[in-house]
Amino acid sequence: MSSTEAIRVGPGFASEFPGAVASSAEVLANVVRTTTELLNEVQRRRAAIAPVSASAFQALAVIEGAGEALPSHVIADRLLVSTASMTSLLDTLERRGFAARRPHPNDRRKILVEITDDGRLVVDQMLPVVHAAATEAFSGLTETERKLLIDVLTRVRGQVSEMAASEPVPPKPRRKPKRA
Amino acid sequence: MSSTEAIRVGPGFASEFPGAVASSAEVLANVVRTTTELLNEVQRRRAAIAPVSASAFQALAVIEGAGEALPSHVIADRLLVSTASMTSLLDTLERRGFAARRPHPNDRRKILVEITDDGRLVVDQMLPVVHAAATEAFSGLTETERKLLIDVLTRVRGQVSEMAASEPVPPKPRRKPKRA
DNA sequence: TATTGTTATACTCTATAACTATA
DNA sequence: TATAGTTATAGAGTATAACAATA
Repeated sequence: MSSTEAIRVGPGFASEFPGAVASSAEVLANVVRTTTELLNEVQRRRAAIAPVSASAFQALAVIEGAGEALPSHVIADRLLVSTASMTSLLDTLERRGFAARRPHPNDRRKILVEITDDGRLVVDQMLPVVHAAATEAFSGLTETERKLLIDVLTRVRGQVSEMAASEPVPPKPRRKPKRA
Repeated sequence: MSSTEAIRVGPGFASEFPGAVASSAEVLANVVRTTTELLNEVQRRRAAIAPVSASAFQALAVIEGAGEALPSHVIADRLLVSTASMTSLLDTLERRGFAARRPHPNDRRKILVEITDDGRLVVDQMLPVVHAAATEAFSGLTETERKLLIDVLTRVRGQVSEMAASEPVPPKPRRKPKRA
């Protein structure tokens, strides 16, 4: 049973890491921890329905949500994985009978990935579970807080996007404190 | 280049998933996406220093942060992994020379995992990078917003903790819409 | 009996590099 | 030349079950 108090940095943080912002370090730690625990719980509930991995479910949800067969690289883009990883993931989905490849009618380099009836069944059973888990997880927030949270996260995502596009500035080195 | 607009659910959500809250589904999607992109960027920066996996770094940071050698299961608890996975992770860390096992002086069932000088060097180099990334990622928020975000995340974590402790309520089934 | 850690086993995810086919 | 996908290769992470040693 992990405690549900906020994760905090120690009092020496500011002098130990010059230039770093303590509350930002704390936000990082807390957002990662919260997301991890949330995903673990969602995965636990999905697993009760069928043994499908998170990535496999995500891929199925993308295809089903699109309402049409999609080229492999489109799914790879949405899942943030390489095309080679996507090939492997599609192999798994096909072996399990949840998706199928078929040739693209116009462009012979491409394939189209379609979801099967079995795959659709999995998505139909799992989506309500996922949405119910989300509803329960965020039921302690007001509608206003949820809207605000989405807005804040989106701003952060824009900033991260810029960071990914540029070389990072070398941070100031750690100043190690004395230790018992 | 993924867009940095907020992830939204479609207009038919409410009727398609009775009982589910749209903004909660949106928070889930956005928090997972933001965290994933953030972790990818942090990992990219860490990888520029040394080829250490996220889990390996986390384990090293836990030991270093404790300021003393720790039993294996304590580290496993903090990383939310099984003890068997921890054994595997420790094998990797030991092989790379970043950590070492030694017998517990009082309890012969236990081992103590200590960080080596090389491991300490890795942590000392990576922590400033991680904190700098966090500082940059959340620089678009005010200090008040960061405090608020930590508070909100902590409340969510408490709720998730309760969810993990009880059997989930079966959600209402999906009501599939017509599709073109 | 309960706790700690390891072994055995197996599977998934992921990436990079090299390659083929097609546009 | 650029794009789409596969193959080959490799490594990491993770879990469950069975087990040994110790408390």
